[in-house]
Amino acid sequence: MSKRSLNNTSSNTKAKKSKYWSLGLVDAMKNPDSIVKKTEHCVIIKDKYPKAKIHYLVLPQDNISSIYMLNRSHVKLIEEFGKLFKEIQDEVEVTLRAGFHAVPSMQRLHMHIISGDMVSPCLKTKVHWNSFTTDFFMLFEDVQQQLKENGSIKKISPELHKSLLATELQCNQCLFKPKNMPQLKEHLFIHNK
DNA sequence: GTTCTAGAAC
DNA sequence: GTTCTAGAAC
Repeated sequence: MSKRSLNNTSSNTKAKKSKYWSLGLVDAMKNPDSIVKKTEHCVIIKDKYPKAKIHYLVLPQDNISSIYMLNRSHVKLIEEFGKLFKEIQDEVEVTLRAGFHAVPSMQRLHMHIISGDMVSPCLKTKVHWNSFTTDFFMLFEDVQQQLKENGSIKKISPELHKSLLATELQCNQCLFKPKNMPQLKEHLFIHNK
């Protein structure tokens, strides 16, 4: 092997390693410690960095990268997502929400199931907050309806993506508008005690 | 997705 | 001087 190809191999390996984070969910799906429930077509895992007291992910066993790969053949799969959401909801006292990020960071389709408290040490940034409290969080019911009616999920524009994540901070339980994240987190903590 | 950290904001 | 945010990561 030439010196050049050796160098290429080395840099490719580094590049792969540094970009493999986006496939982290595929590993988590195989990890018994993170698995909550498993069915023929789906797996439910605990989110590794939960943004609320309850935060799970529902994923398909099949290699589907995102909601934008869904078509009419996946209506049954999404119905199972809804069924699993109901099952999790019935196991807890608080109201949960289920939905998808409009622009997901991680490959492999995943539906968030999350409680409304938003109390968690892993909730740190404005992007974290806005990705669960603005329209960036596409509710399961709306995604399911869109898939049934249109046979696909429409992507949001880069402009809308940017503006949703830049939305000014606003409590999800009252009208309070915190100045920064530490203030929001303290406020959420008080809501919960 | 997170981590790290420069420099903005206070 | 300290807190906080936002962008790079080869």
